[in-house]
Amino acid sequence: MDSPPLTRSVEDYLKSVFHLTNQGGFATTSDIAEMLAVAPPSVSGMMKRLSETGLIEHVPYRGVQLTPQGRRAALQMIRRHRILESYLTRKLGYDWGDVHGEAERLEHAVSEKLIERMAEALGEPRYDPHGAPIPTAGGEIEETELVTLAETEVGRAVILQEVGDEHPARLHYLAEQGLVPGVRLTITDRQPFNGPTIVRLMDGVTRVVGQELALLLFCRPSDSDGE
Amino acid sequence: MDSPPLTRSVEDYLKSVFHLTNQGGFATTSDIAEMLAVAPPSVSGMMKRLSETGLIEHVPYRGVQLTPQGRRAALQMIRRHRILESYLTRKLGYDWGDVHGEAERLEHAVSEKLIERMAEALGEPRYDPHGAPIPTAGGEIEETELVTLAETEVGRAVILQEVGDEHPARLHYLAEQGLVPGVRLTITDRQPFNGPTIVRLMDGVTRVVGQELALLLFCRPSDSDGE
DNA sequence: TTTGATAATTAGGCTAGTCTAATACCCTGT
DNA sequence: ACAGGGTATTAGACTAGCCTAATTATCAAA
Repeated sequence: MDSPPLTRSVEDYLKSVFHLTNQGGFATTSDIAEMLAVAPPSVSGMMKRLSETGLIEHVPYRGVQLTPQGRRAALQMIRRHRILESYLTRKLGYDWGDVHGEAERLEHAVSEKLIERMAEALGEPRYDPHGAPIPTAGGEIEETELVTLAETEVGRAVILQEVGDEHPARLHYLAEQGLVPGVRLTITDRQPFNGPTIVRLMDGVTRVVGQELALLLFCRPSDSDGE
Repeated sequence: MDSPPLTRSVEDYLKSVFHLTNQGGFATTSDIAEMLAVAPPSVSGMMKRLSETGLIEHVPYRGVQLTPQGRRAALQMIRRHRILESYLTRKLGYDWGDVHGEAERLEHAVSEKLIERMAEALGEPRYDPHGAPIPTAGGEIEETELVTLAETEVGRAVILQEVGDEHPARLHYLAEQGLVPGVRLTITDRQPFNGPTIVRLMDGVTRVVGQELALLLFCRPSDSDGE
């Protein structure tokens, strides 16, 4: 009844499938391959093994989805990752741009116990430093409809909820610009042809955000209700 | 000039060789095999690879020793391990019996940066929770002549410096008995035929310590000079 | 000095995970 | 209805690490 522990690779594959199927649908072989920086045949092989162990559902030539068991394992990994990121930033002085890589390695090595100790030390955080929701120990994750800054119409007021990126340099830049989770913005303008979005922060400062970055800034409407 | 990163296995082998050669001499194949819970041929194979990469010196049918490079790598792992153990006990409420296993997994996943952050948060500790010296970031380790409680002659006063064990149950028991690093003891008696050593703690309490445990308690003389 | 016990090594095989090259499948556009 | 292009899978090979069984080396004792 109790399964063998998952390998690092398997844990990574499950996480990828989770992220790729989060909006519904199937994860394709090539998307997984790209996300894990691995050749497509490696993915085919792994998908075969994972479906044999009941972690994913594989429809050949179509793609894969997580089984409930696979989803549980994936959410556990995501919880680990996000708790680690939170702990590193809040307790060990890490910059939010540097935590991803560290958490990526640690998530495969930490025990459940350690994660829960860290979560407790942080007061059971609900969001990681990038604003992403942290699954509960029981495997529940908050699902919110968010819209990227690039899609938000001019004139709207929004709260920046989550930054969907993990590259140190971009994150560092965004922090310099004050574009961190929790800030309130008003979209004052947008240039045509996929041009930049111009926003005003609460302190009156104006920022020009190019499309590449605007697509990473997930927002929710701020109908003048606080956080 | 810069070598490929070491694998988990390699890191473990190097640590074993370090511990087995610490008192001088060679580490034998079967000792390494036993320490790592692996079959002797696996060790032979690994020793071959490690001597090709210059981490150990292998004298066939004699044993192995670390090269300076191998020693550096081993000490780095030991620093990681002991900083982790210290951090877990002091910052996350771990019992000193439970830290070994956790550190054993984490030491292969942490970055240098994280270790130094933890060390800093702890105030650059010099000893881990079991009293073992922590190598410096530069690769220096304190070497002290210690004597086990089982060898200490009756009548002597000693300070318990280091507990050379990593089994949760034994460590838990020792803590209950007040036999933790730093306590001062007087050896009041010893039963013959490898019998127990009887000690008196500073608070007047008497403890009877069987030989198996007494061999794990490393002491230094306490000639009435405090720590 | 030979022998026999013990320890080390070599031989050969297994799994997980990766790769490249070759093949099979699916779907869209004509 | 089917031909191509693109994606997925299979075939086959490689590495790190591990194993067991067979062989070889060492050393101490007769």
